[in-house]
Amino acid sequence: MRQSKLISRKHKEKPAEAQLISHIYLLRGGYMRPVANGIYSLLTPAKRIQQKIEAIIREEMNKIDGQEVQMPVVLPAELWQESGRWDSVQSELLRFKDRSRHDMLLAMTHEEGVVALARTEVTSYKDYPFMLYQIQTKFRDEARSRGGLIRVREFTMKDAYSFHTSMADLDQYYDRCAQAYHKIFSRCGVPEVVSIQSDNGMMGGKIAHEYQLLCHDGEDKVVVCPTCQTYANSEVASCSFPAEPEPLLPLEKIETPNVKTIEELEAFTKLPATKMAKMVFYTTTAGETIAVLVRGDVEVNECKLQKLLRSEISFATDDEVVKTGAVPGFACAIGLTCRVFVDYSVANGYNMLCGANQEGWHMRNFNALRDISQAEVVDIATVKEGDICPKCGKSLELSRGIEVGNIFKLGDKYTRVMHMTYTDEKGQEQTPIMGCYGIGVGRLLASVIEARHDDYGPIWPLSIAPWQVQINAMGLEKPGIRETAEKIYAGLEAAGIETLFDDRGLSAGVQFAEADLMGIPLRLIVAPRALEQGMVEYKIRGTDEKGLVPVEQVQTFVEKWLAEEMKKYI
RNA sequence: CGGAAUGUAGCGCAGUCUGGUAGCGCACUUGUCUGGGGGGCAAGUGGUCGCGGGUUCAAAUCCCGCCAUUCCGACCA
Repeated sequence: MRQSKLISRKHKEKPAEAQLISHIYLLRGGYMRPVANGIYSLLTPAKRIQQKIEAIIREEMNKIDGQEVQMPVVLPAELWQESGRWDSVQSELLRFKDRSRHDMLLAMTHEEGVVALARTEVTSYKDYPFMLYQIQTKFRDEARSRGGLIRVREFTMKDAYSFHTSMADLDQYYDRCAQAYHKIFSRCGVPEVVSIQSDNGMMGGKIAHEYQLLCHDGEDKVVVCPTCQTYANSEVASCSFPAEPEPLLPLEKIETPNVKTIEELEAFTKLPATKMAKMVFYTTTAGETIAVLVRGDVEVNECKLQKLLRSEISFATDDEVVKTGAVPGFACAIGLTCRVFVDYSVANGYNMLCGANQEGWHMRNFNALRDISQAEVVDIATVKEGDICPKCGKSLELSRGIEVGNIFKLGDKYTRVMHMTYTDEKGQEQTPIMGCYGIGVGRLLASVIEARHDDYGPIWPLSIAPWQVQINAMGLEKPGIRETAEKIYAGLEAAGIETLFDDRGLSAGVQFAEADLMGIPLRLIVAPRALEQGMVEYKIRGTDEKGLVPVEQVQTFVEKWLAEEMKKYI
């Protein structure tokens, strides 16, 4: 492609609205243009990258027996009413009516769509297992899109759905898919993407993993164990709370005038927060007030708690707290009329300090399991930096990540309610179980920039670069320059090598700056000084590697270099 | 949905406090000199100042309402 014909305006200055590096370079490099909040048009360079990512995904999905299909973006409400998500998903689902006042939706995911398709196509156990996938536009009316392509409302997604006759078969396929995912990210030039244990949100099912690119500007919090190399989303991460055993001492009231918070208690009693039990009260959407007991230095993980209660929660008001029999500020779990959840951080502790349910008083030597009859011991702690890994006992670290893909074991959540069945060997009707597997294509594209860039622009891995080679000609009107550049360009194009030829005759500075924004791996520079010796200069983007190649050997050099470089991404 | 900020040419911004006929840099067009990291000179093009209403002889500027965008938070397969 000739750059003189490329519609892709470059900008010197950082656009005011962009903060993330990928967002900045995508706009500055003329990869995309904003159309509305969280909605973008992609220009040719980004579209080419996206197509390459899609091709890699397609290959790997096909290798694990995936069958590519295409379902509609617009679905009738009935399908989502069948699954129950028409009501359970809120404003994130964009709904509208067609001309005959029929309720419709823009699909944000396709469990319903694929079950509707598969249940009429597949009725015998002989067809199992199978996997259907598509690469297609999704729309999610996000409350807050941000970060360019990292979090958008309209985006391209690969979504895959597998169907099985047994859990064991799903387990096996799930692992196969996990392997394919690692291959995809590795081939796209981000092998460091890690698989982590995750929350399953509105998807249902039990087991779920996210594929996270760990990076400073990620929006998800990830708990990392550097020792045993395990990762978990902070929404579900656990840690252990070992404590030295102590003889259980009798409860003892102590006077603590006006001492309410953990900090005040630490100052007053000279005890560390790890020896205190903290009570927090929440109210569910059904109006039930519950008490939660965590160690003084631990924060309640509300995500875990909501999952446990199967309800959204909010902090209880003082009135609601009083109704349970507790005294705000001096609450004690003993003798409350509500459910009491005790986190392991407290359950594993000995002789802790807690409230006395009396204004101005606390109690020593509280032992949750001994002292509370209705205690429900659960894991509801938020992991923080330095907490203990439950697997290996070493310190955990906190990191940030971008979720570029995810996989779920859905079980029969959708197949059951949507009455998908097959006939087994014995002629019995059975309900299949499902797995689903997503990759955000645009988000992956942006994530590669987050992981592969320098101060001048993206450094595209050859496997997904918009073009493989860039030709820059210095002083186009100087003797031999245009002819040589044109000849090299024609040769590369004829060999099927994707080449971006800067034929605009601009100054070196402009050409190099814009070439850096395009991030093409191999750059050929045709310039007078080298050409006098019959040489063309080459430069590898993102490295210091450069050198001279005789003009007549350029074609061979490029072909060899590309073949060698491409080995990194197979 | 809460909190904050912003909206003036394709991009980045000044002008608003103190009302008086729209500015700068980049980009773009033409010419010319340059030619290895966003180059110089000269001449140009492009804006109903987010939208609507009000105050005033006069509004980008003051007042009211709306809309949009961004940031922080809530939320999020």
